[in-house]
Amino acid sequence: MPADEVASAVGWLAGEPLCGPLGVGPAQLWALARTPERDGPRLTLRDVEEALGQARTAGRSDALDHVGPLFERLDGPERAFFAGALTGSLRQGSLGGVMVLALAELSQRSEADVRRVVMVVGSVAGAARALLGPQRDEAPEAALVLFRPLAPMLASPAESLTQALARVRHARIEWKIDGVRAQVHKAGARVAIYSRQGHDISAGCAPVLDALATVNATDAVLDGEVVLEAPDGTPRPFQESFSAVASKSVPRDGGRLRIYVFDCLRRDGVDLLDAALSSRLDAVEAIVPNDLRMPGLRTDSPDEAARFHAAALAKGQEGVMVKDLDSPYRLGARARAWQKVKEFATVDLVVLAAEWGSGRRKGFLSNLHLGARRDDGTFCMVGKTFKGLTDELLRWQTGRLESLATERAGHVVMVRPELVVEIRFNGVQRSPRYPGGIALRFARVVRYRDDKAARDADTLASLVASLPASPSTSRSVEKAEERERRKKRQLSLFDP
DNA sequence: TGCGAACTCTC
DNA sequence: CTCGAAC
DNA sequence: GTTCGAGGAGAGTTCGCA
Repeated sequence: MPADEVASAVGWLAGEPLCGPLGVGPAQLWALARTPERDGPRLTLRDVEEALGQARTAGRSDALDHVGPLFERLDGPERAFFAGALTGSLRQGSLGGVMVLALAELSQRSEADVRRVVMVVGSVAGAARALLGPQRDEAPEAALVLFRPLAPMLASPAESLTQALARVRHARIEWKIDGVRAQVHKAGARVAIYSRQGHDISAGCAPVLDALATVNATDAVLDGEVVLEAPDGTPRPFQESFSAVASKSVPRDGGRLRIYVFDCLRRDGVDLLDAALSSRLDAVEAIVPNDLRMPGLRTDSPDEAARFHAAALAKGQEGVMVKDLDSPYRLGARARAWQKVKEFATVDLVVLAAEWGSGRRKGFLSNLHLGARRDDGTFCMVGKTFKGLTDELLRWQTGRLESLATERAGHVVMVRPELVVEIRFNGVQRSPRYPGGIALRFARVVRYRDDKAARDADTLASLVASLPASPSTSRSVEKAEERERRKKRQLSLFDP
């Protein structure tokens, strides 16, 4: 690629196009992909960027006017490629992670250096521009830039607290709150909050912005979690925290939107990305008031950690994080520097239907519709899952479900409700979609229960009972129930 | 004007 | 977000 | 140890259509 098109090319190859989301999604793109091709000069990458740049600024209703003509001039494989990249469904076996390796090779730098550039620039494509573009810098920016969000450090799952502790030398254990990740940038009186994907969510976090005014630093970059709490400090379910942030609404019922800060990436002009967690925590303690800090402790005592864990759960938290006190912020973090320990439960549910898979699961019945038993012997769908299945199990269940098939509608195969499957899940949440009003969160298959019949499956009532006690039903659920009532009234008009 | 589909975002 | 497969 | 691909849940916003 010519140097001035490297960033664009990398964006497309990594499935993160420079234009960002267009407001034109899969439905329209795949429709466009079937329109007749038009003769004419071949499109260059530059033509594509220009058209999509205009689509981006045009707003959602007019975006299609720019994307449509573009697609007319693309041939079949090109259409599939661009539609795939734009919908985030490019399946070519290499995305950002592989691109980092390529950039390291091409720019003759270490992987760690390239990862650092990606992190401070905020995207793989941007890093490609800095490393290989026309104005390439021999010493590309390695320091973070205020009000340009960084890719936040993530955690890997651990099966248990014991396992998590065994994988670090010196541990920091802290609450894992089920809220919205928040990266705070502060310079003087100016404060902004960014989400995990780097979107500015400041507008939805007004009370938090006010609280952050008390952070005692001329400038700072902080990492934390925003959550809606009941007046007594109990965290509200994730749905309500998300709703509060997304709708920019003032919390009702005395609810309080709070931030819990757990890391500091920059303090008073000093970059702390390479510093050990222990000194970053020192920085948090130095500049963040106590009521804005994530509760936690540094300990090498398994007993102390276990007590902290139990207390966190008693407080209604999602679980705990276990972190390596010696680790830097993501850089070279090949080891599991951050681990999450979350609660889960298991139930035995009945397979009501399955969906044909796609991609590497083409030809296999993959996505299971899960039903809980009602007292009257019928089943109520409470979620789907395709997780936890090995290729071998996938083969087995395809054959087994085919033998139970009753009817086929599109890619869904209905089956006689006879097969019982043990499902592990993260929690029960209110659902406006399923008839029972609940849905499982993060469900996955543990194993099939050949020893159980459908009549032995767990009941809807037992799942409903595990919903967190909720004085206030979220607005969306009220709306859904109202919709349901309206539908029933209408049906009764036609079918008295 | 009201509704649902499509899209974007969180976990 | 979660998991298994692949590298 | 890391990345990729398969796909899950809800909620808010925008926009075309009846």
